[in-house]
Amino acid sequence: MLCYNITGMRTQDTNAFQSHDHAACSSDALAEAERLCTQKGARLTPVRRRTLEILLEGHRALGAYEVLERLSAEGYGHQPPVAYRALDFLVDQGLVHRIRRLNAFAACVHPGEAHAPVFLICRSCDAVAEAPGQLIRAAAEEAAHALGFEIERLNVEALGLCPTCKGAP
Amino acid sequence: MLCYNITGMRTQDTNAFQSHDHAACSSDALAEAERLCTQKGARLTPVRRRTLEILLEGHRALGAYEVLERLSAEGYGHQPPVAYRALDFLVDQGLVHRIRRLNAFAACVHPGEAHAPVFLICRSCDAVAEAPGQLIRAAAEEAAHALGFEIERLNVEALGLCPTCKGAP
DNA sequence: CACCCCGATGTTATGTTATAATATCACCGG
DNA sequence: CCGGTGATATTATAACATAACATCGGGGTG
Repeated sequence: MLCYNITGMRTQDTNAFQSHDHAACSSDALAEAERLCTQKGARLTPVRRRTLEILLEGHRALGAYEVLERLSAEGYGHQPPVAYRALDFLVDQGLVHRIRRLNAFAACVHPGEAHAPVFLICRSCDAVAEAPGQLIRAAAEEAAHALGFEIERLNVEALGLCPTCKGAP
Repeated sequence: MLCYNITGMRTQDTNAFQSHDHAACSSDALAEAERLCTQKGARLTPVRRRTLEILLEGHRALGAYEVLERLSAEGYGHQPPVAYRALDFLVDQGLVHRIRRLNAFAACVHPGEAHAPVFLICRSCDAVAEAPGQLIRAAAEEAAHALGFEIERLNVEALGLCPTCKGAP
């Protein structure tokens, strides 16, 4: 997939900290999610799809209970497992990332593409951007192998100030 | 500080995955912690010190409630804030790290030394080692600056198999 | 068609982690 | 001796997460 938004920027290069055509950004992600699920034989059911849409509304991480509130207001189940199951599914499919620092979940903006995401979390406005982390992944592999450790999953989260909030703190 | 254990290895090079003189390893860390607190005018009070000792007993991360259980059995307070306060203090002082993936805390083995720790968490035996992460830190800074993001705190956690468990899973 | 299987959804109940708010205590300087 | 300060303790509750079990519907098989 390679597409352009109104600024002429490639979608995969957009991020939470740049102004961008968000409607396109999120509908692209959704379409891509559908494609991936079909391809893998995974079922993007209504709750799951709606959960993804909710997360795609903004480049923010939402807690499971925030998601649940939204879902239950729209007629889905009212109990925590409803949200957790949908979120777990989406995380398994690589469509959503879990942000541990926030105990929260954020939609992946370009699922399917090989990426080792680094999460940049603004402590002021709570926006979450994904930066490319291939270099970091490589550096981590190297450090780990020096100790004989085999990395299976890597999680990198940075807390700080986004460009906007840096200007106006 | 530069010291040697029975294998002739420098303490700062030991890690959770190597057999080492653990008594020395932890008493060194404790002594260093004391030195750092004195230097900064921070008070390593009995609860705080005992909390650190408990975490230093093994290269494992303990949950706040595990720590609390130990503390309360030894006559300290019985309520969660007792453990959380001590742990928060130790984290602030850089004597303990928080392992978010495990919702747990692990003692820092070589506090004071400039280090950008990468945590290697064995999913089989729960041991937690710190690997040097300067390169990773640098790579992250670079990726972040490309988006105009200012990193204040960086957390890198890898889940996988330690050398021992890799051999015998 | 009847049946069963299975995956998805729903609910109840509870477990686990973390913090707000408040009170007390010990020490130190004035 | 008094008041301020930082540490500690307690109560209560918020916030996050999962176990266990019930139900429902679609798809294949006898």
